[in-house]
Amino acid sequence: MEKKIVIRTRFAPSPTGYLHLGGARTALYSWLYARKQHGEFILRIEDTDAKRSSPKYLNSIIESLEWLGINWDGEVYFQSKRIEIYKEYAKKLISSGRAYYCFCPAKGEERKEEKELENCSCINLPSSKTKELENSNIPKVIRFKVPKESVKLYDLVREEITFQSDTISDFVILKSDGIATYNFAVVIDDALMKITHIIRGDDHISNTPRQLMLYKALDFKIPKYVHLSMILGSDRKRLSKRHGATSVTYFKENGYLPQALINYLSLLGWSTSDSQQILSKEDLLNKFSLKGISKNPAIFDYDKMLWMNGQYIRKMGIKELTNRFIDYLKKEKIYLSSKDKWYQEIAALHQSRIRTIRELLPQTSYLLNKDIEIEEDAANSYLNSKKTIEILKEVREFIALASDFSSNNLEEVLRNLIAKLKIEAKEIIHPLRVALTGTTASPGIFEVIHLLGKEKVLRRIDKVIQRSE
RNA sequence: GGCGCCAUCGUCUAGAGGACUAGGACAGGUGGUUCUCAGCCAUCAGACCGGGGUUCGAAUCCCCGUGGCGCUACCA
Repeated sequence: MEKKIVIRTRFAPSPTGYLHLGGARTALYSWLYARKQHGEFILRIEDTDAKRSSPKYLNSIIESLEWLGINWDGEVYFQSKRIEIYKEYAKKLISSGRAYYCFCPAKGEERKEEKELENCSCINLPSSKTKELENSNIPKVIRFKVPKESVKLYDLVREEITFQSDTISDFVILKSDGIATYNFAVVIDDALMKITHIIRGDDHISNTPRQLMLYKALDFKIPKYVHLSMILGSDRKRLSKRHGATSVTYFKENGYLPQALINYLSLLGWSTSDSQQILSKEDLLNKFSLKGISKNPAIFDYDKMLWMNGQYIRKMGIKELTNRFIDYLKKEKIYLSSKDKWYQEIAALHQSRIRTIRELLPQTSYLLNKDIEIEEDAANSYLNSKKTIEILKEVREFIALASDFSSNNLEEVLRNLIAKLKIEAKEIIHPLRVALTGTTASPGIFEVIHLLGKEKVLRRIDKVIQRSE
């Protein structure tokens, strides 16, 4: 039987910041591609830049991936633990004549010095001289000798891209501190880890010819490539901090659901042929394919993300919604364990009114807080007339007498009052809403009365009556 | 500057030469449901970057422009 090739993809973040949306999408696509084909997905941390890497970011990236449900196979690889491997391969390239030591000083910040490398003649140093310098204290790097031939990249979504090698100069593969550069380490790792498909951002396209040359020089098998276009902010610039929320952590902490983020991200640069919008993880695993990946950069639309999250909140079980609500109450230190049943009723009543869990807090403050502030405009519109106050006095008495405080019974009681007074329902409902919630928008008034409870309701009505006198 | 990628409604996209009167989703408008708001339902408006080819026929293929983005480090 023919040996089946196992698909292996990887996600290779550098721990120099939180997991951002672009990285999360790259990870997601790689993960989907591997999982769909029962392949393997590997996590590799590219932490060769010790100055910028930090454990704080590493932990946060891992936490974010776990939150999203993107799981990886085997151990987590760290490039910082593999520096000897890179060194070994760099030496190999030296001995095969594909690389050479360079003793030139590092290029300065200034663009002007671009010519510098052309003046570098280290490649022509006689071997005796090289030996001598190698053993001296002069800092040295290893440069790859770029072959004079064009390089073709076959990208699975962009097809063939050709690069002329004369636009590429001999680049550093091993820095003077003995650590491999990105372009070198990535090739060694991907080859050694038998990665079959490299799915990454298209900011790496320009790097790819260098990597391809290294594959060839080291006689490694070239993997398949898929370059994903960038995620941009609303100003069409690459998404970054100044566009606001860009880290997965932000979404996690602000009441978004992982499945909603996954769903939204999946659609940012990929689609099904029928443009299906709501896709569960199972749907994605079934339907994901390279064919649906689009080449143009995509602007992250916070509005649509919010809508998507709302969709998932509405589909959520009430128990789960309540638990998440309670988590926020705990965070705000206003949780009362005796009120779980009440919290559940609140959550149920607001389920269709929120787009993030966090929105529950401001939307239910009139229930959670002892007292309320009445908005001036609302009061002016609904609590100003003498008649209204008289009506509220009647309402107060009816409510005070009510023994059954279910919303159904409250509705019956108040509808009776409305009939008795021969007024329109809204003449009671609107002022009552303002008196009880402080605003003109809330869930159904009878549910509000029920959830508030007799004590708070009477107190708030009394306050409004007093206020008018 | 050089090299590269990309180009359909405001946004995400469907579309792989005739099925396009260019479809869906978000956002927006209007109407309905209703005690308000939200939700839900219905409905409207809204795009093929420009110019040349190729072809009987182009959103789709080719070329040139233009625009956006990326890379051009001893960052990744």
